[in-house]
Amino acid sequence: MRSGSPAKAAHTQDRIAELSRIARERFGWEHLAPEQTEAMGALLEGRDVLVVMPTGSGKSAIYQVPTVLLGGPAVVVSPLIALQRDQVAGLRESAAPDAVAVNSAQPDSVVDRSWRAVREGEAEYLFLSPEQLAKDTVLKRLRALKPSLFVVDEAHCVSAWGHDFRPDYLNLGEAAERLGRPPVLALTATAAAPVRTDIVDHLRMHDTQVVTAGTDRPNIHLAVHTFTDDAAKRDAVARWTAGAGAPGILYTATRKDAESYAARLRQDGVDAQAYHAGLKAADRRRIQDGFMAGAPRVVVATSAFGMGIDKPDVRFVAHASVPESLDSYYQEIGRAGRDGEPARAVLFYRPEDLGLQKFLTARTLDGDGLRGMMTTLLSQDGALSRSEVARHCGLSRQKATDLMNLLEEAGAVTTEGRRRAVRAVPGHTPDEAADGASEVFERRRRMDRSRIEMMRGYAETQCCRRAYLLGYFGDQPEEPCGRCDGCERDRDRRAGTGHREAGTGHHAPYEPNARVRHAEWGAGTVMRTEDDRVVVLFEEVGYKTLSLAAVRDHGLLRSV
DNA sequence: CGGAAGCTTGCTATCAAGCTTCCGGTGCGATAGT
Repeated sequence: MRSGSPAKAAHTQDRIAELSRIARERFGWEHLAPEQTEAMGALLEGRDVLVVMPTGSGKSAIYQVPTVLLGGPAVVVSPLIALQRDQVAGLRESAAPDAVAVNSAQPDSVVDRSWRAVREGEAEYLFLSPEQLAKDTVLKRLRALKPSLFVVDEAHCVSAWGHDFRPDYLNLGEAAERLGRPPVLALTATAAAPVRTDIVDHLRMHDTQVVTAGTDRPNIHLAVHTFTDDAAKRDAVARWTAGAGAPGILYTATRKDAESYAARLRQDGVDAQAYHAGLKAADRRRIQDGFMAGAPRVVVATSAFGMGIDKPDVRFVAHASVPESLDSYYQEIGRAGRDGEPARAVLFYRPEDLGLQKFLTARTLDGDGLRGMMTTLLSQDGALSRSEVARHCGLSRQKATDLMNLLEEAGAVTTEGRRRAVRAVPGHTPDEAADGASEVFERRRRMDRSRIEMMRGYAETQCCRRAYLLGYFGDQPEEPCGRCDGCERDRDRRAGTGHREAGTGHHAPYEPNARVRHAEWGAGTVMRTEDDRVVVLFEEVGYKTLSLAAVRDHGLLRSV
């Protein structure tokens, strides 16, 4: 906690005591963890807070309790309507203040009632999607409510989805400013360094207090099974899953694979169901609820499955194919073993499978669209709202938002100023603006590519997998974990030869977090070192793995 | 990027090899049609 005057410290102590009382009386929580009170205290002081804590460790409490003290509703951005529904239901069951959600799945009458409930103080939590916060009418109504907190739940979505799939995620910072700029709280279970930077930048957070609890989930055993032949891998996946202790989740890269594995498992007598975004909403709901209740025992799913799943006794999370990043991988395996009992995370790896992820993350850039939008903006006297820009350019709102975000990041358009409307920054021609935006785009693409390479690195490392994973998220364990196939292999090897230490990745001369500079790739931060290589996160080109011999022989890295 | 499906070619009787084409993930909200 930030140091302050003695009077202020005493005041803060009083408020924390009050928070504990509210947590107990209104929510039924006997104890608050130090991380929770630290984050709550910072919010009460009016600071912005980024919380990175595992699911199930009480992240929601961090906004729910202070809201009672602050005397204004909390605006909570939540990515899925289904999740909003669960969150609202959870609060309604408790003695805590009520919650409502505003989204397109509800009839107008229900939406009207929700707004009224918040206005009249009957509800203190208002759940919304980022798309709702892109609407002028919604922002005006929110501003009138004088919200006391702006909360972004599952904040890694800003980084994971904002850059293409759901571009409104990148404009939440602007939205917070337009509704009066209360303290901003970002919550997520996992966020590597570039993801944290993305969150802080795009939510326009200032002087941010970062609160983290340990990233490690020590009860999850980590292993990778490597294959060269696709048929052999499929066979192994099916047999392993059938033999693993359910309940569990098997992740696949495609809908078709989800269906075919589920069919095969059922044939083998496993109570398995496929889950992906191609199913009807009612079926998805039924399978998810069923899994929570105990049947099906195994869900075979694409990445569509899992957000908001807080089932304590998931015994395994297997991946039939690599996901596109360790960020996704850790998010997904984090659904195992929430009860603290032993659980397993197994990746069935075939290098060729990385190709699909390269395709899925490879987006294309619409240069003509960028130039056209810039031309339109330059021809305007005043500023336009985002929806006006879309209309003037004849583009869908999503497409227009995507292009605007690129131009904004390139510095060619701005939404600063009192009205926070979109205007071109003088001195940029359409061609220059498009070039700048495509540079932003290329940097993004390099980062995505390098993330896939880190996924490869995890799958192919000979060292402690947990050390690799935690290093990626900025934690530096001192010892090999002893609960992964890397450590087990190492133990066997030592038993055989009587020597050789397992590497956690601590070797001079490059310590984790050291700042370095590369002649071509620019400034970066050392993420980890192995026996013969070093992984550096470069600001411009993303993650790179360098051979220590080459670094030494050619002086590739300069310490800064 | 890589796999599957579907086509053509080549050579000559039943199909193998080679080529082209297509496909692949995540959700919101607004809209059109029963």
